[in-house]
Amino acid sequence: MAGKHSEHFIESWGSMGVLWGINRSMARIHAFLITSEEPVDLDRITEALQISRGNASMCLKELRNWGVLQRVHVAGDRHDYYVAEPEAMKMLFLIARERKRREFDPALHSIRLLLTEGKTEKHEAVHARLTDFERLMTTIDRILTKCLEDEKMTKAVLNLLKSFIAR
Amino acid sequence: MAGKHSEHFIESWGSMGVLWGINRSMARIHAFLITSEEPVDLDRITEALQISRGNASMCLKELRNWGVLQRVHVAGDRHDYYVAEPEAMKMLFLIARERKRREFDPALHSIRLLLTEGKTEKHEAVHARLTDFERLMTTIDRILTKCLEDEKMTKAVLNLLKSFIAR
DNA sequence: TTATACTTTCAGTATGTTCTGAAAGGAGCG
DNA sequence: CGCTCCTTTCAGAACATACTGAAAGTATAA
Repeated sequence: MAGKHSEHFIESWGSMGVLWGINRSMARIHAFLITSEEPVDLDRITEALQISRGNASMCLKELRNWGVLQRVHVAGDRHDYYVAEPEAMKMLFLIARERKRREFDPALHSIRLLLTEGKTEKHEAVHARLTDFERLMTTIDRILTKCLEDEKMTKAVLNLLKSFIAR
Repeated sequence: MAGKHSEHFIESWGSMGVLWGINRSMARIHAFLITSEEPVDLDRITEALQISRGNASMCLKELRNWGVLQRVHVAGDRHDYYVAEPEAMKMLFLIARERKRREFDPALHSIRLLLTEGKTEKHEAVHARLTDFERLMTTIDRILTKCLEDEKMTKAVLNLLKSFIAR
């Protein structure tokens, strides 16, 4: 079993996962891997977190989809092993990019769809408002796309903003 | 009933709401108000969206908590009326600030808690990783806090980033 | 090819969230 | 004060999501 204080982190990180749009088990597994010194396998995860093997399997798959952990193979060993992305910067970069993909992009798409399809039905003021909204979201989209182009660019942007807020 | 194409927007905005951590009805009400020319009352919302009065009431309360809509009083009329924040910039600013409060801040808090309480239990490499993570999140927190200080600052940052990505 | 070891899928169950509509609460009018 | 109108609260129902553990699938070793 993980140390007592890691346990607290795992549980609270787990509770927070639902705020971030992932389920509790996924977040707990993620926290467990963040606080593990070495790669862990499925058995270890089910033992430590007291969840079923099926649940662990589905969650690991989804976390890999998010890109925040990797599967590692050990020669001569049939178990799959998992490690969390070790670099803090890389991890947040991956999370940010995935969240943009899942949350921001669909919202922008929806606005655009409305503006191209439904334009004849709208009161002028409403149409203007949606147009403003679309323009602003397009600007933000371009900024985010550039910022999240790669990790190097993300670092550059953080440095720029650090300088900016220090003045 | 809202126009056919507004209906589509309302429904798809509603579906997306769950990606953003709000429930479908809240998102549908929000979309309905965004696409309404004038303030609407509870009856109008329940009619247009075919939801119960209780549901509408709870959702409106929560949307006001988010700050994306206001209650308006009309003299001589007992109904409460609701309007969405009309300015696109203001709306996104309010959403961003609230999401930071609900999602980012608790995550940072949890990391800090772990680092102050549990430090004796950790393998050095894990401790270093969590420290890096905390530092990076603190940097981002400072940037976000400044960026979201007020709408004027948010605009300034967007302009800065626009210039930055154009080069 | 078969057996074994490991992971993934699946159907059913458990849990959590959302919604309903009746009841309660609050405010204004007469 | 009582009535009416409007909103909010509440307990229960409906719905959606998460999880279980057996079954199925996959890969490796013999």
